[in-house]
Amino acid sequence: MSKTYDHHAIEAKWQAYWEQHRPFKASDDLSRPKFYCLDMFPYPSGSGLHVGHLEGYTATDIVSRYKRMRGFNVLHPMGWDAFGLPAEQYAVKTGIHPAITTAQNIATFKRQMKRVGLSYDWERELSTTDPQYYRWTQWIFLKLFERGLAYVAEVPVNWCPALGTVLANEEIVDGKSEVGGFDVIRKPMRQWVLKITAYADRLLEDLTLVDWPPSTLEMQKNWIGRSIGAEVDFVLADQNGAVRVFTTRPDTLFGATYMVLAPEHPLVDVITSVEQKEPVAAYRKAAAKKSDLQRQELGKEKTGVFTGGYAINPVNQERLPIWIADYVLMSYGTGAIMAVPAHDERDWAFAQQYALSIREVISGGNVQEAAFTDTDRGKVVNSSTGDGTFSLNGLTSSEAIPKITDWLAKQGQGTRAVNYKLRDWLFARQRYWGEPFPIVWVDGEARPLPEEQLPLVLPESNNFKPSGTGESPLANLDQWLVTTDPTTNKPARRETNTMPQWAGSCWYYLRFIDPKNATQLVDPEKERYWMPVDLYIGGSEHAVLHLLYARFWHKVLFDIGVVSTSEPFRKLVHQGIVLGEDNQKMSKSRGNVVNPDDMIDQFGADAVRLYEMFMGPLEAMKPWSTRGVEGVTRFLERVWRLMVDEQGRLSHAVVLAEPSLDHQRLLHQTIKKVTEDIEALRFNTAISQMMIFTNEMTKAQQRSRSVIEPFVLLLSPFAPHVAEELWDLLGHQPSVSQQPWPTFDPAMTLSERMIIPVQVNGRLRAKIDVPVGTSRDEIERLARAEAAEWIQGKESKKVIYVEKKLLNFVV
RNA sequence: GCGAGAGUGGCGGAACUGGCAGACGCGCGAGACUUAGGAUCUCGUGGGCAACCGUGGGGGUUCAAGUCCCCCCUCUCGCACCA
Repeated sequence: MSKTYDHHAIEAKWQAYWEQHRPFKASDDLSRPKFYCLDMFPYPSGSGLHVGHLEGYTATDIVSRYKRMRGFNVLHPMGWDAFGLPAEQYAVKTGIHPAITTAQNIATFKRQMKRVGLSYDWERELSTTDPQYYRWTQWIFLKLFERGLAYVAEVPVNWCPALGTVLANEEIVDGKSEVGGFDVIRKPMRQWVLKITAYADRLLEDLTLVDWPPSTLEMQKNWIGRSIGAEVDFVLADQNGAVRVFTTRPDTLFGATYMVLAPEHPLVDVITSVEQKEPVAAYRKAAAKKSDLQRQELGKEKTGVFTGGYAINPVNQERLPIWIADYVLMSYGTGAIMAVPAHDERDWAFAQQYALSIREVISGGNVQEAAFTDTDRGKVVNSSTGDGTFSLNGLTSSEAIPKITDWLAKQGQGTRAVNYKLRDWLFARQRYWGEPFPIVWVDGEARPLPEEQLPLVLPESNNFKPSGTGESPLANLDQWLVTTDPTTNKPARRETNTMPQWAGSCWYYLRFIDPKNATQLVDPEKERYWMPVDLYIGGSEHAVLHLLYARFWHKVLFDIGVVSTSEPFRKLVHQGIVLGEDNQKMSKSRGNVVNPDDMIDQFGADAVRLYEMFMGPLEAMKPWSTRGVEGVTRFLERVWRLMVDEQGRLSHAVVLAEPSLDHQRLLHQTIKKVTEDIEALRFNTAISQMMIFTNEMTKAQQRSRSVIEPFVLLLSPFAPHVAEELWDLLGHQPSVSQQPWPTFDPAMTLSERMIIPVQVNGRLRAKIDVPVGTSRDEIERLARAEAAEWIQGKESKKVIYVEKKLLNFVV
């Protein structure tokens, strides 16, 4: 392919210029309007930047460059989420220290980002592995600990033998580890846990404050999973004690015919009768062996065993048999349910399986054939106490729920209750490559290190294998491990777990604001100025993990006065996945991976940037097309030839003369379209408008500077290198990125003629071309003549004229 | 099963509150300039010979529906015994 411009030379030239002159530095002049434009910082993997990364990064880069030209003080930073499993697993395999591979990978990522011309303020670069950074990660942990939001508990954890670590619920996909896809088993362990459940309500309610994609809001809501109902106590029939259940349907209490405990429920030992001891023990053993995945695979088929015990229904004193079954989960609610087979599908299936009775208490269905769960229709029946003093009969479900809840409370047998699916966040990993906890153990008690001793630096080691006892490799480092408690001087042992990868990414956006502050996490004045993040772009794979954890930490920091906003990210957008040329997900095994370096070598960074944005809507999943990159390359070459002759000099077609009215209009329309489209992140249509402009101007013999020059400014956020070069060739001082953004005159975007489509009965029959001021009557007269063929001889019922849009004869 | 989003030419995709469906790009076709072109420029390009038909399918509202309403189908993502 012949080159009209040498992208290698031009891109290198302007990248060197930016490096030297730093036009993208965010200013600490806090009087100017600000714009904080953030990318999800990457994990610097060994495979380098991906074209999918580049899509999001190019989008934020265009917005950042545009906002700077609009006079905003823009914060557009980049950093590295560099702790994590892959680097450590690689170290276990090769013996190369994760710090070394991480540094190499960061260098590769940074080189690639600079090659793309991304306008980051590199003076604010940070890495989560830097002790000066994780010092503050540890500091936040101490704050969580002080407030009782970080605690140690013996909890059933997700243990992944292959990775040698525990994992958070959020890190498990279909019963396998998200990293590597290994089996995960349940196992009780003493672990650090963060009390994210204390913030469940606020995490849910504050979702109304942010401008996020509906799917992400929905996923967070579902993950938090709030449901409102009641807790009810069922007294044991033949011994002391009670079974407490959680239900969202207290209105169906009279329909309970049996009860179910989770196999792990502590009460099972108490209530199981002598005859049932054996089958119950066998069932519990089998249930314990099943992984979560197996439990899911077994799906709808219900199994369970009768315990031999009974409890009393508080509303009618009936004896209800108590079963155990693994469809009841110890981890939700109270681990026990009242079963109402008539109005719950699971209970109905179980009752069928074991021939338990089914009693209708909401009319409207046929409960012998299927559970009737439609609460909106139907009335409560068969629901009054034996003495007739209390009845729900005739009410709707929504009326019955508060009434029975109040009644139970008065009897001392129940209360209104709220339950969440959200569990506390399992925060420890048995790994080397993570932030050490600022905690020492003295006589079995966890004691925090004083703040002044932070950071607690990760000790050097060349043994990255887990200790084998379930402890992290840090447990092998005696010199580091054995210490004294700085407050009591007693002998102490350091906490050997490290924090999960999410820790560092929970608050990095705050450190970009004040990355070198040695005494504070962030200067409060700067924080008030820059926060919240105005635009945050990254993959949807973080819809619950990172984005929920970060919101949690942010709210804690808000409560202790470190930040001034209750939510960190005002507007969030997910870039879509970029598929391979074959419409399949890119993967090494399919051999359809597109390497950004190759593309830039061949077509240049500007063409790659432009293509990434031209592919389609930012959020959509779409396939790569190298032909498409060629297409935008042709566009850039046309733009170049608009202004530059074959000797590489400013073309004679570029003149000082006044532009034609048509050219002025085209320019103003283009400014309007490009401006509005960038604001709405519709980059694909902005580019298509610039193509229209270029196609038109190519036809012209004379191209006025007053039209060409603003166009170069419009192009500059998208294709910054070519734009700098053209701006220079036009005789201006660099950098084009520091020029004011062109403005448009709305009057100039309107044409002087209009084309009015003429319809007869809604079908297009003709078009008339008239001056803008033409009256309705005149248009109708002309239209009648044009469409005569279709209306003559017919009775005209109505004529509809839409101002400047359309004329329709109804005949 | 539940929830969210989507379905438009050969392909990627345009179409603001209902108002010319298919902008722009790819691909394809024709022509021009050329020793030549897989470079560049110009023109054409939803289907059908036509009347007409066309935005996943079927109904409806309307002068007018890709856009609004009802029913159904397909795809993508998420959740999945959550009481």
